Amino acid sequence: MRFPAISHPTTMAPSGSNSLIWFRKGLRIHDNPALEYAAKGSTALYPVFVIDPRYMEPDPSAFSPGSNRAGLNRIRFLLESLADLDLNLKKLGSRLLVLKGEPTDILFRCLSEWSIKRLCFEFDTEPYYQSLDDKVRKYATAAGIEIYSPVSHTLFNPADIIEKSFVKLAGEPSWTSSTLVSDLNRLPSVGNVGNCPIIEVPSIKELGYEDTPEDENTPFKGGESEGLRRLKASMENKEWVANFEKPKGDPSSFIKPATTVLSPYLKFGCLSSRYFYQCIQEVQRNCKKHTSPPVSLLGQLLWRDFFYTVAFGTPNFDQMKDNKICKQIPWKNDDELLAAWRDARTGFPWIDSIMMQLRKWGWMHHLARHCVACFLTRGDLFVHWEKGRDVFERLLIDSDWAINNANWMWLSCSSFFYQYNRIYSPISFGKKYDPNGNYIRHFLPILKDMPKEYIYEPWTAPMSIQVKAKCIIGKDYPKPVVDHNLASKECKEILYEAYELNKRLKGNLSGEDLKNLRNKHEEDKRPSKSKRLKQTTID
DNA sequence: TTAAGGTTGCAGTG
DNA sequence: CACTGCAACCTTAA
Repeated sequence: MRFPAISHPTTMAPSGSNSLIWFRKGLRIHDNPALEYAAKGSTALYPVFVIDPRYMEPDPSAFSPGSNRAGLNRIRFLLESLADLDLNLKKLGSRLLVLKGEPTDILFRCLSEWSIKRLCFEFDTEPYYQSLDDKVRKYATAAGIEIYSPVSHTLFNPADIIEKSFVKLAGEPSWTSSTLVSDLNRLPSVGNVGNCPIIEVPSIKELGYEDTPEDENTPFKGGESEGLRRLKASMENKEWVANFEKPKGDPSSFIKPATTVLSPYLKFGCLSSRYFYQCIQEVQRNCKKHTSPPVSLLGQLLWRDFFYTVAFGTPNFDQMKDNKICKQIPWKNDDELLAAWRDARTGFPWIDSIMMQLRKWGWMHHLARHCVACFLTRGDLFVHWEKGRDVFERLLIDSDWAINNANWMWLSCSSFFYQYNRIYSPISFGKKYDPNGNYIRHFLPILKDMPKEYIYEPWTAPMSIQVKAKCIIGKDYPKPVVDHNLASKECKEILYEAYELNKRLKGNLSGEDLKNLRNKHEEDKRPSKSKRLKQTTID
């Protein structure tokens, strides 16, 4: 792997020159080193965001409204974030220049037309940006443009951490509070934009999407202002911040979510993770006792950095094949089961209501995510984690390449976590938090009149009850796609075999090995079937 | 070779 | 709610 050096400016751009800040993530004013450096000593500052059709153009063939890559909720969140960024830039005497098209085409044209001498953009570890930024660096170097690309999305620089291999000993981040204090009172004005086709931040409709009713959209509004407001609100409850313990917290709580819901703001960089870190530290300093990493709130930010670091240092992190840290497991290729899970019709109300919350809100509590991820993969359906990852990546407003892939490997027992016998029950897990099933009633209104005795297992309700609840199982709401006890038992068996083979072959399993493993398991099941046949013959 | 530790299991008990 | 028994994985350190 490569460790692209963070380009520290060696020469100051001559004063009186033009700078361009290219926003991708990092959609904020506060704690934005790229923006601050771009503003320093420039006559004109061009703040640019490029709308890449690949990410933003409507794709009618997708399974949910949105583009090829993103569901409508996340696209809307991004547009809101851009509108807020524009507003905040205007307060500083600047504005956001939005352009549409292939990012490098647009960028190169702007650099040339505006005689840019200094280009600033936040360093990004994702493969997509790694290759994009390579091209940009080459172009800029050839054109004699100074580049400044600081690490500011994460607490630590992933490349540093990998080189020094001291993830656990990372200690305190190297920046101090003073480096974060922004004294941006005013930005250089935007220069002449010439013939470049600048547009305003578009609306959903202007991008070619149908407007959807307010109550079907995510309740979380995008943007730095909203992110900072949310942060402030969370930090006000000092007791709660200090005693935060990740494994605890109620996944069925939706009127007032049991976590901060700052993840989407961190994902787009509307909120600085480093600023968040300092706010938590500040609260803890003033509290007698507090929880500690890995379970504390601070610990959550460290996990985020950990996943960014592993993702950056692991080739093919987003797939099973050729991924050194990923166990090779003969997942099923069953599109029907996948679709049932994706479309919230597994017949398990706890699972389906979580998938409905994903559709409508683009956000669920982390334990709810665990339940549906476990169910799709190692717990029940044995569908490939990459398939579930794709659905999450599309629909989550906080979907983050490194974190999403890491968690899918975690939950499918492919990496990080391996206790495959610990399976979340699609029936009892939710029940212990929400015995009345209020969460299910809200997100699956078809079940709203089902008595609480049956709401987690409606297929067990007597027909008279189903009629009274106006919900016939198999007609109004599906029968369960699998028998959880049987399915989870089979999952455990095949995982046992897969782990054995991974151990024996030291992880070097071929496609053939995986196929054999699948077949072997099918054969193992067959004797019991023939036994059953024999028994019936004897009978 | 063994022991301990691991952010988030379940079912049963008091 | 806190505890236990259950079954039992991997990784790391000794």
